[in-house]
Amino acid sequence: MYCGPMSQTYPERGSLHLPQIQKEVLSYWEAQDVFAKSIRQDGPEFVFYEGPPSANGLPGIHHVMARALKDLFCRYKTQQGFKVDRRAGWDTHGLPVELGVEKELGITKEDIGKSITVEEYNAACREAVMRYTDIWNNLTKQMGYWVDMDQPYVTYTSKYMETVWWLLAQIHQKGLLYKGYTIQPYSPKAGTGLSSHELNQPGCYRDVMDVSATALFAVQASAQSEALFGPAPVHIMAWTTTPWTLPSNTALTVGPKISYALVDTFNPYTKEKQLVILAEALISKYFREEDAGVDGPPEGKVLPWSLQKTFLGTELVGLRYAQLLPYAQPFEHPDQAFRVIPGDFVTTEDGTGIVHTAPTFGADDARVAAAAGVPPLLVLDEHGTPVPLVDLQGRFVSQMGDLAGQYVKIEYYPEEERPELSVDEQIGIQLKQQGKAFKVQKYSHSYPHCWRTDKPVLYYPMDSWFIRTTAVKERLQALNHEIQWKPASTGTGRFGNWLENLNDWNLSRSRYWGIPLPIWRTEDGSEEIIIDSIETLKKELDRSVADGHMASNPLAHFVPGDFSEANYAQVDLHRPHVDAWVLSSSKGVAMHRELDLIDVWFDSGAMPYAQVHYPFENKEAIDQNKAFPADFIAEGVDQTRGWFFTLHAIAGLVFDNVAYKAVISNGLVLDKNGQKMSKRLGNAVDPFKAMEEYGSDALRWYMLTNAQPWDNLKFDFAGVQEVQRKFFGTLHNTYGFFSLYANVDGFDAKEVRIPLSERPEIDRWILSKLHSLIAEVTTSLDDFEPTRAFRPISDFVQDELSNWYVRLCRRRFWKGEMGDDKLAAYQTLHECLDTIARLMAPVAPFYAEQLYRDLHPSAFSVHTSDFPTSNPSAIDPDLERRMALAQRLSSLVLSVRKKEKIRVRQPIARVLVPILHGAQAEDVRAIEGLVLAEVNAKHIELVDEASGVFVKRAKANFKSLGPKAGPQMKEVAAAIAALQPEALGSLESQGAWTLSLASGDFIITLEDVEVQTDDIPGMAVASERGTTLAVDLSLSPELIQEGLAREAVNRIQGLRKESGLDITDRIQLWAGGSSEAVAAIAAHEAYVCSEVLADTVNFSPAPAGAHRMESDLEGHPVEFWLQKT
RNA sequence: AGUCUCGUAGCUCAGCCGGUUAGAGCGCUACACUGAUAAUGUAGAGGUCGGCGGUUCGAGCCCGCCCGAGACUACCA
Repeated sequence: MYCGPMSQTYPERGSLHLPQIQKEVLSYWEAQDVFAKSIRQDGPEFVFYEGPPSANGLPGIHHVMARALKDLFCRYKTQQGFKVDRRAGWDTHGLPVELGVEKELGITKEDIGKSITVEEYNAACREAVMRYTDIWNNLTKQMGYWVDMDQPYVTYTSKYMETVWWLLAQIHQKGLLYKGYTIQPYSPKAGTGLSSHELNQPGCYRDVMDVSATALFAVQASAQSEALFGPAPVHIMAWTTTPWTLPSNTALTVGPKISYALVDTFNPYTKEKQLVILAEALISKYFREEDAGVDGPPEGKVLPWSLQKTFLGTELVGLRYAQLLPYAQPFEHPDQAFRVIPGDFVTTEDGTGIVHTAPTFGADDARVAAAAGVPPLLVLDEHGTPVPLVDLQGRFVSQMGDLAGQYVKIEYYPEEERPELSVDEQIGIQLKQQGKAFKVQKYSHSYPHCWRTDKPVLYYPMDSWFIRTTAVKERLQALNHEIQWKPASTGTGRFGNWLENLNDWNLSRSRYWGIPLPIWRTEDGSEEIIIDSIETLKKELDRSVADGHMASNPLAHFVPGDFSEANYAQVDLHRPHVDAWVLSSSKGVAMHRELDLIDVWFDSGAMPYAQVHYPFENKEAIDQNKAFPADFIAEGVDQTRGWFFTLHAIAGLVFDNVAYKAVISNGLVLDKNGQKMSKRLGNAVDPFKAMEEYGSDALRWYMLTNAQPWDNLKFDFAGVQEVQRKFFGTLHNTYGFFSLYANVDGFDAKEVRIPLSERPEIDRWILSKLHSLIAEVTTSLDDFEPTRAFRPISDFVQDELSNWYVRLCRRRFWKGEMGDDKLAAYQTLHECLDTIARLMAPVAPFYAEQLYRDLHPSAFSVHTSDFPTSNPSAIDPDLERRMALAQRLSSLVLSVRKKEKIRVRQPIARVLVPILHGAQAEDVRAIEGLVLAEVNAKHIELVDEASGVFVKRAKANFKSLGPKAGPQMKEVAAAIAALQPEALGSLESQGAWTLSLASGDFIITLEDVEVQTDDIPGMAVASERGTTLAVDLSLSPELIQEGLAREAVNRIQGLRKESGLDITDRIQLWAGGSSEAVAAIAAHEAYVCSEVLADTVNFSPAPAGAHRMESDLEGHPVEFWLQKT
């Protein structure tokens, strides 16, 4: 090669290989510790939280996308001068970890405490959970995600857990922590609750035949009932597929917007006259059309009925009714029971549109009843503890009279003990006999079964600890309005609705591997204590030892106030240790820990505080808002009710603040066909292979620019390839072009800059575009719109910089000696490339690094450089408009050439451009030179209307006319299109014109029309969007000769290249051949010589050994020889 | 079932506050260019903007219903 590395100020890189660049940059970063040095220690804080992934699963391609998104904003803010600390974290607790361990060890939950101790089990979990950390760390590194992996927060550490306890204690102090019950799927035979995960296993839902009953609830007379129905007794119809829950009924739920009917009919069993209420839409399910209005008593199948009146659900709310099966009364607020209440879940799909509500055995029931203040049917057992009417074995309790002791589901009996009638059937009979049933029949429906016992599941109230989030619902909603959501719809929609329908947060999990609830209670529940720190726990244990409940203090060695890792490492707050620690009440009574664990979502929501061990350490980080709230977070949209919520809830509950000011919820990564990726389908993309093959830069760029991050991404390697080839390839070529000539000319980027005003139009144009681009990128990023920010960069590089600026300026770089024009070209191109490197660095950190350091041989890193700022004075909209015109005109001329088959090397005499107004003439004049060079023409001729070569035509401007014309629009548009030249001229000179329309006169102004030209007769014409031009096709002999000379240059350049000459080598040149060819070359000898770096053209025999080429110029044979001088 | 997102050319996506004839890239076809060259240019084919209805002088965009894909939540008398 012509240049040794010594003379390469700007390294020449050859062909693009992104994975290789990645490797080199990674080792540079590592050697120079670039990440650590990139943190702007003195800058203002930009707070970012890393959502903790669970390290017991393998990373997928979607993690690359999510992390690229997070990395982008962290790097962007860093370049803008902010101090962006980002700390990795690991979510280490939870069911997936437990299930993984159980699968591995081949055990089930039942084995815990039997074949394996809790201690061994938890030890296995602790080990399993960090298994893949190396792979995760590797992914993080390879993809260029900058996050501190050396000091990650880990949720199972004692410090982390201590903060979680502290937070919970704060919530307790505010009176927002309570023990209650929740309705959960429960298997009486297995004696355990079932998670929704277990219930969703295949085969759990089965079609079964059950007794269904439509019961009649007698409305109690009141002012409301009299006003609605009059004095006669009325019954409300409600349907159930679980009659055994009817004794536990405490409410009837109606849909507020549903229309209900009062129907006059008879009881089908007792044949007595009866007024009943049910949803109007469901009348046909109970009554036949032909029976409507029939007189007299029911006979056979005929059940006479008539619709009396209809009501909205809301009108019925508040009605009271007599308890249907009065075995027992709620022990609490019985006066509030047996009312009609509203519920959003009520439908008219089946039943009666009125839902029998038993809060002890239905989740919806419990929710609406609690909201309406209706008590559940709980009775006190012999210990005075409130219990439902069914015990944990699935049997009715003693208060249930004739039904006491019976299993509520016949399946729970051993085969041989099965009674003749199920409880459901007995209740059905009883209702019929007492006239309290309208219909009792078998009904087939889908019902969940326990996967272990095969028996039906009961929905049963289970003890749980709750956070009373409903108490702060309004505040959480108000705080939510302060958060910038991307997309906004997730904040108002999914998240907003979630807050709107907020339930209390059920914290309890009956598991082993997690943070234990720090709640100790006396057996009777009369006293309880929440532990808020290890120090407190140690003190309480001391008291307990003193009171004789503990032999010794297990935390004896713990030193309060010593925050060393060693001190904390000796403490394990997990089960089973804490379970064995007994505390002492104020009266000296033993207190045991509540056995449940804390929902792991609380762990992750506690992360802002727990990662800094607040408030025990780093108190100022939170209190002085240095590390709280976050300026920005981002995770998958599936975290809306997960991490996004728990962060929000804890921040709201404990700190009355938002946890994050802006949040992006990104969508899923699907395969190229839009299918979810899964190992089973084999369509999952291996992120490591993808990075190795295409490079992380291309991958990241593709994933963030192909679709908005909150839309699902259909991942296709073809797209990654395209990004690599089109964007990175073009950019790389552009740099390659720059470095090639900059090295030849010894361009020094540090030379005094040529003032913008002294640079040629095209330089000012590309810089104007560049600064417009910076403004656009910055605005979009500040609005958390990454796709809008980065697509324009790619467009700029490909369309403006490479395909227009460099193409038109090529000659400036390789022609002649260094002078102001050449220097201006280098400075302009250098500024563009440098700016692009810094703009793209957040998304493509590797390539940007190489490009930046290639452009600035002594620079440390693009990631310690400043993000470009737009200089408004460099932006010239007029110039941009003019250049757009130049591009359009060039494209039109090329299109004519194409159509007329005139090659570009053949010069043409003139191009005619119609001018419609003065400003247009100036525009064309300003860009004339560029267009002429680009399309190889001699003159641009501006022609106006007076020349008579074209005719103006007007077209309606709908946008300005629409509001004025309204219904007349069509008529006005037609009239404008029909305007004669004189009328148009008058409009242009006077600024207004009156149209005489059938519907009356209508005055239009200049801005109401767009003026265009019709085709120009007798010329080769092209037009695009209002711009029209004509090309003079006549070719003079001179032009033809010049065309041949250009062909000759082309051939000689080819011969130079073929002969292996360097672009700067000067040559001796010989030519011969047909007379036409020789004449053309001779006529343009100076031109030819300057183009091919020769001194003269010799039309004599060439010496032996010269490089030779035989060719033809437009059919004229020709021969060339050349030799390096 | 509810909530949210998405549906525009064969594929991936733009499309502003509603404004005339809906755009780009990829792919395909043809031609050109050839000292940025595994690039580039020009042209062509390719669209009932998921469907139906409505509002409007005018709807890809606004409203209603429906269909399809996906996510989350809930599991229901």
